[in-house]
Amino acid sequence: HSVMADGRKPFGRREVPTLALLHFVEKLNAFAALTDTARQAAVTLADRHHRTCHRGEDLISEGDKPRNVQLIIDGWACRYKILEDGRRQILAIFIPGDLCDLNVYILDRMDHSISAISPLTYVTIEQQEMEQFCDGNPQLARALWWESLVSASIQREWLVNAAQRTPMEAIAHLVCELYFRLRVVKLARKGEPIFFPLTQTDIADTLGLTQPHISRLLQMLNKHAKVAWRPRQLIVHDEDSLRHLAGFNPDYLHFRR
Amino acid sequence: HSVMADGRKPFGRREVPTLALLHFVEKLNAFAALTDTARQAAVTLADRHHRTCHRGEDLISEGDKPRNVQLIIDGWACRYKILEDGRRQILAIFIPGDLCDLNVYILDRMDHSISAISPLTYVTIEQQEMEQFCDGNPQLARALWWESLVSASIQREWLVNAAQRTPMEAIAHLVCELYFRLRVVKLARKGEPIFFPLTQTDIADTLGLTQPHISRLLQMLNKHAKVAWRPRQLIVHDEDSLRHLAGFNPDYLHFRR
DNA sequence: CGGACCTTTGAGACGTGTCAAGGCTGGTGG
DNA sequence: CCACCAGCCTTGACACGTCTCAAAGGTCCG
Repeated sequence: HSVMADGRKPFGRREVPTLALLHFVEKLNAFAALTDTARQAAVTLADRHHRTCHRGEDLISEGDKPRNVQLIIDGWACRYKILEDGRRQILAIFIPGDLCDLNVYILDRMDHSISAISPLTYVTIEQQEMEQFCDGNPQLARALWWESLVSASIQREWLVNAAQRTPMEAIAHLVCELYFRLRVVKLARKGEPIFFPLTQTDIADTLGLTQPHISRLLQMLNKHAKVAWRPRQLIVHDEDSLRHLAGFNPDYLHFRR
Repeated sequence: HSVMADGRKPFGRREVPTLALLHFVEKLNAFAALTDTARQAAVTLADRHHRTCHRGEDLISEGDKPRNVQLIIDGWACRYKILEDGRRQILAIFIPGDLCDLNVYILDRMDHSISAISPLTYVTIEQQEMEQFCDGNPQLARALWWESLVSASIQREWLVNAAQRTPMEAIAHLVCELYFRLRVVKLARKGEPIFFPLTQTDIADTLGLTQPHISRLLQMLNKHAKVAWRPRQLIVHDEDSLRHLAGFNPDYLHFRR
């Protein structure tokens, strides 16, 4: 609960949001104003036993049989894949309020893993329960659909990042996206420091670059767009020039307001 | 109807598959054996007015309001995005039997376009009708879910291609994947030429490389894995060494048999 | 206080992009 | 039926950005 001088909170001791502030509800609400029953259903979905894990721990591993869906309550996680020779690709980044894989249980085996990027709190929702909620709440079901379509859109944008954008554009775009998504769930405010647990190696494995190069890019990003980076913290001082550098257009995130 | 000496068929004159051979049904069947009612429903979905278009024409453009889903009957199409300065990224390739965007109509606007890579035949299914079919056929609904989860998995694999694999591995992997998918819908057989309408520029825009480099890579691919390429046609003579070059593992395609 | 993990910095190699010219091929129109 | 043209592919030379490898410094946690 205490906050350190630099605005960070000590590791592993950040409090879990109360139900009233659930990031999940904030996020679905950004798609369409939820009715009271839908909101209540969303709250109930998240109101269950909290699990926790440390940075680097897998929530699910490649080859596992997927039985349920994870909802991130607090902290960051990622979806990733490892090639035979050890190369790692980060396929998605999850922040509080994000849902991992609506409906994966249709598949036989996971083709990738999900692990914690920071100390993490999450809940697990079983297939059956998920289906009951959707059947009983068409509006919630639609909101969950929307969330999964947005994830797919982000996935596509990441391909554009890796394949078309210059490294400088790509890193700026990634920061823009995360900053935007954090704002939606009220975890970032203009000009203030944000909790940003990606290491340079994580960013490298996200964009397909090398860690030393990320180090140099972050220095340039600071010079050209006043992005102050240090381990676990980031401040965006000049959002306009950052967006300009990235060629960022938030339409692909499909937020209506 | 005629077939040219090299195994290709003349452009724009390839016959449309009869219902009995529907690639769409073949594909869903590869997930789980469909019951007769589910199979009949799938056939009915595809049995409607055939639309056609030429290479380069858009079926849907970025910014359009998505109202319906497209099912590819014959020919290839792609999903793509264009950046402000003209760079193009191909985000997905559709072959016969593929469905574009189950449930997109939840979103307000398309964030990308879909266009034909070759002369194309497709059908359009409206939201309402799609929902009716799913409500009435849980097994079909589940199969469509599976298809959309597989598309998402392919999307992730393409990020690995662009970000982690060497250009040689990436192009080999792309060929492996398309060859595999074509086999599922019975459009390719071992050692025989396949219809392959991607130009070198298309491949470049898929993998994030340049067209001259694709030219050189295809020559190396021919040398190392006996992949015979020429415009609109490709023959895989040595699938094993191709897979080896690519580090290809088909698990991510989630075919059960 | 010690150690693991993360970041910074440097020098050199190499792969891929860029630019450009020329050749081929299939489809179109005369 | 032939000629032409647009689109597509091949090839070459050169530049440059990013990777590789490596060593050292910093910081947080136990």
